[in-house]
This record gives sequence, C-alpha cells and structure tokens, in this order.
Amino acid sequence: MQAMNLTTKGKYAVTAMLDLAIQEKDASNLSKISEVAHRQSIPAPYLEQIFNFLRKAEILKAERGPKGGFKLARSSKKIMIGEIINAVERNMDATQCSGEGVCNDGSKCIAHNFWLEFNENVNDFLMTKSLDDVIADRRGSVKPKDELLIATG
Amino acid sequence: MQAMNLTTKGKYAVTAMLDLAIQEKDASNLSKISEVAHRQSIPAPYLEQIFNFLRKAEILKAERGPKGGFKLARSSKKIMIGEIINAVERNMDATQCSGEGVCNDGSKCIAHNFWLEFNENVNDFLMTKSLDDVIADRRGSVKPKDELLIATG
DNA sequence: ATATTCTTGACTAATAAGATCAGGAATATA
DNA sequence: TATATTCCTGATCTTATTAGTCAAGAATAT
Repeated sequence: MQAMNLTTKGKYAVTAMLDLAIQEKDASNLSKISEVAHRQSIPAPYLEQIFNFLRKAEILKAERGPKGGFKLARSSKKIMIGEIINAVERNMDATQCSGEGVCNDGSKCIAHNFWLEFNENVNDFLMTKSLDDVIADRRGSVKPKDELLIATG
Repeated sequence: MQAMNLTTKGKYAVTAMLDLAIQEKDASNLSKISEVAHRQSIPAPYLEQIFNFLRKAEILKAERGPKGGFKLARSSKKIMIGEIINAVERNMDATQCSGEGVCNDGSKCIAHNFWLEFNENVNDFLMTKSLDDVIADRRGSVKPKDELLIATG
C-alpha cells in the first residue's frame, strides 16, 4: 500500500511556481534558481532538483548560460496546482484501489469506493485551481505590505 | 514544514472500524483484535497499536479478559472517517500555515490561503462521511458475493 | 576564452512508516 | 485461587522516504 503524500517538496514546488507566476508580468522574464530560492527561502540545490521535475513535466521552461533562467511554460491561468504536485510528489493517489480494483487479495477492500471518492474530491480541487486563481485569491485578502514583501524578498 | 499524511496506518484504521461497524449489528458484540486482523488482513500486533489510538480518541471501547474485545464507542452513524484518520495519523493538516499564520519568517507564505482552503476542503469531506455512510454506499454498489466475503473473512 | 546558468546523477543524513515483541494488568471461569 | 485469555504499554527494530548536498558536465552570452 502507498500513501497520499503532500510534503515539503510539493509545497516548495507550488511556492516556487507562484513566485514565477508573479514575476511573469513582463513576458520572457527569466528567473534564476538562486533568485527564486532566495525570495522564497528554499534551499537552492533542492530547488534545482525540483525545477528539473517541473521542466520534465513541461510546466517550466529553462534557458542555460548567462542571462539564462526559468519561466512558466504556459500562462499561469493554464497551470493547475495539481499538475505541479503530481510532477514532484511520488504518489498523489490516495488509494491503490484505483488501478486494477484489486486491493484486497483479488477482491475490493471494504473501503474501496470511499477512497475512490475521496481521491476524486482531492483531484477535483487541485486540478481546477490554477496558479492565477491562487494569486487572485491572495490579492483579495492580503494587505499591500505583504505583497511588497513577496515581490522584493 | 510538515506533510498531510494518509498512510497505511490510517487506511488500516478505517478498514478496521468499518469491519467493526459491520459486526455491530447485534449490540454488545465484541470483536477481538485477532479476529478483525484476520478478517481484514492486517498484522495483528500493528492493529493492536492502532486500536489503542482509537480507544484513546474515544471512538472505540475495549473490555479485557476472556470474552473481551472491542466495539465502537458510539453508533456508526456518529463516527466520522476524519475522526478515525486524525486519531492515528501524525498530521492531517496539509499546512502549518493554519496555526499562528506565521509560515514564512513571520509573514504569511505566498500559498497561505490556498493551503488553508485545501485543508478545509479535505476536512469537509472527511468529517461529513460517517462509517455508516461508507457502508451504505458500498451496499449500493457491491454484489452479494463480495458482501459475503467481507462478512466471513 | 570565460563566466554563468542549467543538467544530471550520485550521495548522505534525518525522519517516519511499518511493523514486532515482551511483559504487565484486568477479568471470566473452573 | 489458579489459569487462560484478552487488552495495555512501551521499547525496539528495519526499511523506505524525505530533505538536502555536492561535483562534474553541457550550453550559451559576452
């Protein structure tokens, strides 16, 4: 059996992507790993690892060399939080029931349908929230001073 | 930072509680750990540990000695899946934002409101589903043969 | 050429998950 | 009262995963 996991890695990933989305304003604005890491208090070598997953998942684009860096692969309106988490977490599936329906010696476990339903609920939530949605929600409820803090570090 | 965890332990707990709820039909029907463990393919000494958490959370009652065993502390209609998971999992809170609102060096992290909302969504789901609800859902969709399997082992 | 930035993959340390086990406490019953 | 049975408690063990580091390589702007 496995676990539905939501760990520091996934949270770092979401935070870093939100950071990029905020920088995104003028298009083709590349952020360096070191910049994002510093702004969001994430260990840079760890973030390096995380960004690689996100690039492979095609939600981040990279350019090498001086003036290089990262940016979102598409609009922040079209990147869902669930995609980000899926890209870096081992297993976002709350149940192993889902796959073949064989979770208890060849038959369905008692809780089978329940875990399926739970999983669906979580996925619905995460897959319908975009980076842009999260930023918009934030703007509605955070005072300007905090906004500034985030923009400047 | 910590993780929202849903692990084997939590799943064992839910499964075992569902098992007890099914046995519950004639009140004062005690099930031994060894029986539940066998019926649900859960390692008995591990289940012992899990049942202790559930007893301390007051959703399970125990009686010692021969003829002893466990039963639900209240009706299966009044025991929510979320309670069970909370009783055995280290941390069912998806974010450490929730507590003091200090999750990023004294200020709120970018994702603060998002994690709060996510957490609320998950809790809503888990805290409004009772053992009885899950069993009822199951009855609606499982063929008799499977029902028999669960009842007898 | 060189400095800069991403790229890759191996590596380490700490923590948590998933159990197991031994001995003690309560209790029904012979 | 003795005994078997069942829960109760806490320590311990193993393995997997998480969190994080590091070093060497590949691309590219200047």
